Amino acid sequence: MKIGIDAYVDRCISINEEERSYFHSILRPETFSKKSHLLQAGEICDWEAFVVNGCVRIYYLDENGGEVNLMFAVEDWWVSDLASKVDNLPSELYIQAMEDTEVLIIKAADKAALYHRVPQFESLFRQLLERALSTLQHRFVTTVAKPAEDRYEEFLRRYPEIPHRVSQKHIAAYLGITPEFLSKIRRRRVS
Amino acid sequence: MKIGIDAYVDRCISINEEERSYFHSILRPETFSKKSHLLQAGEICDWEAFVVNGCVRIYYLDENGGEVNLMFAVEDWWVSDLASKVDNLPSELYIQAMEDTEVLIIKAADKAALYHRVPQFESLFRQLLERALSTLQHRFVTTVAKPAEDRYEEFLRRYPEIPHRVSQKHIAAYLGITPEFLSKIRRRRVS
DNA sequence: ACGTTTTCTTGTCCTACTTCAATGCACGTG
DNA sequence: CACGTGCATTGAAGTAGGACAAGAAAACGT
Repeated sequence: MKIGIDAYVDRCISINEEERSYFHSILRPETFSKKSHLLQAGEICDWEAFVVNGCVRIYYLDENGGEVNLMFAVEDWWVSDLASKVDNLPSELYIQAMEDTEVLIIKAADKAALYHRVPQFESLFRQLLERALSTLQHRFVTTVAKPAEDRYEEFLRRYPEIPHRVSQKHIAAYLGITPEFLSKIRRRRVS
Repeated sequence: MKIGIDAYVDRCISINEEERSYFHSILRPETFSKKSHLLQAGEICDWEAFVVNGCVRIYYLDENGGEVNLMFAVEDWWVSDLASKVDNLPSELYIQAMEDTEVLIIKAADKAALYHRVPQFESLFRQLLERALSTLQHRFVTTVAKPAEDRYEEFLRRYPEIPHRVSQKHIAAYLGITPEFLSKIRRRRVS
């Protein structure tokens, strides 16, 4: 069941079979049932996970206890709480499976060893981070500058599969608006 | 004039003198006078710059031509347009000096060579990116979920020096509000 | 197949923020 | 020194989006 992640790796770097099998040896397959949490606020996140199949979301609670979705991750995406992982601090985020989900977990300690033994992975994760940062930058820019309706349009364009898999309530929490208002936007769109 | 960047490097990785002097050899010092641009939308960004002294901002224009400030960078910060650099696409961003500013530029091609010759730098930039991503994630979270007044408070707490160096108009454009509304927030705060 | 719970929709009212003036203020440049 | 030009402040009126409430429609467990 490692086809997805191998293709992912090969897209970024080239490694030989021994390096690949070492890489496989540190991956820990785990499954999470729908609604269970990979991470809860307060825990320290010492891993990253690659989604093999299923769908998860990263969210946090605002001061009124409302959930705000930072991102969804489906097949071939990585999830983690970097803020917690980088500084070894208790997380403020929750990571939750929205469907029954299989992931491959890499523990921070194993990853350090991986960097040492197969330095190309340092490059892979640097590339990954560059992309993630530029994506988030773009999202930030549009979120600050554009109205909710435009953000919804862009979300549909960029992630056309997601709306089939997650409820509107969660999409609203991703766009930073209320479910009610999303409903009103949707009505305007069709008419 | 490389004290700042050397201290920065030593905080993240350890290199010998030969490696350091190779690193120095690819740094290109440049100065930009106030209001001049390091990058304009439409250009492809093939570099990263380390601010030695001065202050720059990264901004872009929204659909109405209004400027939105993505970030300010003062001494010891890096600036670039990753979205353009990673994918070799024309930039949508502007990078402008807000004071007379000295920077050290690393060209993408030189950086690739640097990664090859001194692999520790791959680690340095990975760490840099992890921090940048977790900072932006936090900023995103607060921007979406919190009202402008809270964001202004947090901005003051996090970057107490910046308000002395940039105008309120630019801080408003950073917070994603109009200068008028920032002025009203400030009035409320003192009273 | 049932009631229970969650999700979606709709309407009304309310707040945060904008837009568009008008004004006073601090400049830098002739 | 005077004069423009950009910046901060204030106010009045407008808009995007929120909070609350209530009903309809799905989804879900048993």
